[in-house]
Formats: sequence, C-alpha cells, structure tokens
Amino acid sequence: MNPERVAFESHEHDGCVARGVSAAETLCAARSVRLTTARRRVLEILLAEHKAMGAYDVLSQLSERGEPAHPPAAYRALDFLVENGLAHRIERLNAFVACSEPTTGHRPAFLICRGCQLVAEAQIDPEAGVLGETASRIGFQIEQTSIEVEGLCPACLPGDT
Amino acid sequence: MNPERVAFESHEHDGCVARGVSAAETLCAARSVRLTTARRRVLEILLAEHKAMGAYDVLSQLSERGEPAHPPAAYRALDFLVENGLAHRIERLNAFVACSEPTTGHRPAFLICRGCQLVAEAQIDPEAGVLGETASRIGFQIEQTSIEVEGLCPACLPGDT
DNA sequence: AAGCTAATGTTATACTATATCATGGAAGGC
DNA sequence: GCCTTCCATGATATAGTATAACATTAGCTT
Repeated sequence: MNPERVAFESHEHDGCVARGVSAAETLCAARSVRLTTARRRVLEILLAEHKAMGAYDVLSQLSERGEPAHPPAAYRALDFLVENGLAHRIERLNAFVACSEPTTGHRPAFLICRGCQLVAEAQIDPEAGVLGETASRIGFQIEQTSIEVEGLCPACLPGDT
Repeated sequence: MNPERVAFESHEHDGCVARGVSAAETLCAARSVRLTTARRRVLEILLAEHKAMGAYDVLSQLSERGEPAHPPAAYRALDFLVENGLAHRIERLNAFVACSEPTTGHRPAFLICRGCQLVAEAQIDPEAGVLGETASRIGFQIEQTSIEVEGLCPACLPGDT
C-alpha cells in the first residue's frame, strides 16, 4: 500500500474512522496516555474527512454532537493528538488532519489539493536528500520539519473533466 | 558563496540592507512594479534582521519610524514583497523574512533556529528528490511549496558554549 | 477514603489577518 | 495642461486563530 495515495484514491471510507480510532487506542495504551472521550471525539471528527480542519471547524462539529465547545476544548485535544502522532498540523492552512499511519513515528510531508481540499501524507525522511545534506554541512541540527506542497490532485487537474 | 549560510555566519551586516534595497529596486524596475516608500520601508525593516518578523512587529517598527501603522499598511506591503519574491512567509511562525537572493525566482527551504530566531534560506528544488518523485508518480501537480525546518544553528548548539 | 495528578470547565483576552469603503497620487492619452 | 484611469494608501471595523489563568472534576495510587 502506498500511504501517500490513500486520500486521493477512492476507497471505502467507512473503515477509516474505525481503523483510526482503534489504532489510536492501541497506541495510547502502549504509551500509557489517556485517549479520553473528548480526545477520541476530536479524532473521530478529523478521521471523518481526509481534509484539514481548522480548530473552529472541529469546535462546531463538537458542538453539533452536543459536546462542550469552547476553544480550549478543541485546542487541547488537538495538541494531544499532534503530540502523540495521531494528527498533524498543516501550517499553511492553520489546520489539522488525522494521521493516516499513526503506528509509525514519522515526519511526513503533505500534499494539499487546493481543488478538493484533500490532504495526503507522504512518508518522506526530510533528513535524507538535499535538505538534510545542507543542514549537516552547515551544522544545523534539525528538530522539527514542515514539508507541505499545495497544488492539484489527479482528480482536480483540468482536463480530467 | 553559499546562500544558505548567510544568516548563520557572522558577516558585515550593514551591507545587507543596502544591497537588499538596491536589488529590489532593480527587480521592480525590470518588472514595472512600484517599490513605493511604504514597501521600501517594510523591506528595510525586514532586511535589518535575519529573523522572521510578525506583521505586527513590522507594524511597530513602522510606528517607531513615524510611518502610518495600521494593519493593512503592513500586510499590503508584505504581500507585495512576497509576491515579488523580495520576502518570504514562514508558515510555521506566521512571520516574514527578507529574501536573501531576490534576483532569482525560487522556492527556497528555510532553516529556522529556535535559539536565536535566525532564519536561513536554502536553495532547494522541491520538485527534485523524493517529494517530486512521489508527486509525479501519483499525478499531483505541485504549485506552491513550504519547506521549513526548525532546530538549532551551529552557534546555538549546546556544547558550543 | 485521602491525596495526588492529569484533564476539563470557564472566562477573558491576545494575536493574526482581511473586508470595505473613502481618499490620494502617479502615468499615459488628448 | 488637464483629464481619466488605475494603483496605492488611509481608516475603521471585524473576522479568524490561539492561549492565559484559574476553578473544578475525574481517575489512579495507596
């Protein structure tokens, strides 16, 4: 399977939420961190789309489900998910997306379609390649990376009618 | 010269502002766009540091110089500079930095030091390497890229006292 | 059950960015 | 020279994103 294709391929999406939550439970248990109700709800909301959602989008989804819906509720849950690799922050969009491969520690790159808003994750090691080479040459120690590209996915390319 | 080293190397910084403004003038003339006073001031402010500055940091610098200082004044000038490749937006920081190589059209990567806040620009072609390969394999058409790494520059690494 | 720690509730506020409409100023045509 | 046109700026208001600070609750350990 090519993780980076998931979002753009048509797929049985129903399973995404269930599988994602289940993977998260396993991961949290292994780490002895608590996937509380609030955190699980937010994860479910993110998993329901392959799109990036703003914190306030998440908030209104919470509100629709009758959950507490003040900003810190959303941000705290999102922070937890990001810290634990269950979600990622898309800096270009000030938004969040569920991780598509939560079992592996990783620093993915993102392909963001400006047509359909889908976000795909590509498993890329930023330390490899020219960037890592440049960093090590000048003695820069990489801690965090954001690699985000915006453009058009195959389905949104003109000509694909 | 290695452009990506500029910010982290000690250098005669006085020249940076003058050279940057002069390069901007040439570039704007060539393109028949206007480097107005407001835009030049903002560019000077950015060039005075190799750090990323928030729009409101720029705004208070403008205010200190007796320039008009309402948010649109800063954002408009910053937008102009970014559109014309004279400055870059650092998404991770919601901030802006003067371009260190304004003469060339480019989509640079950024090395952000969390110790001293300096931002260095690395001339990297994002379409090369694994990312471009992945994109073309799945048929994703890249339009914009943000490649930003955060970490510690040589001078801020512990052990360098 | 007591006591500790992590998580959540609640309110207020800080920070980032843009919409909108009014005003001013430079460049080219007549 | 003057007009027109377009681009840039002024000015005000407001939208959108994120966190500070402190009170309260809930889960775990003993």
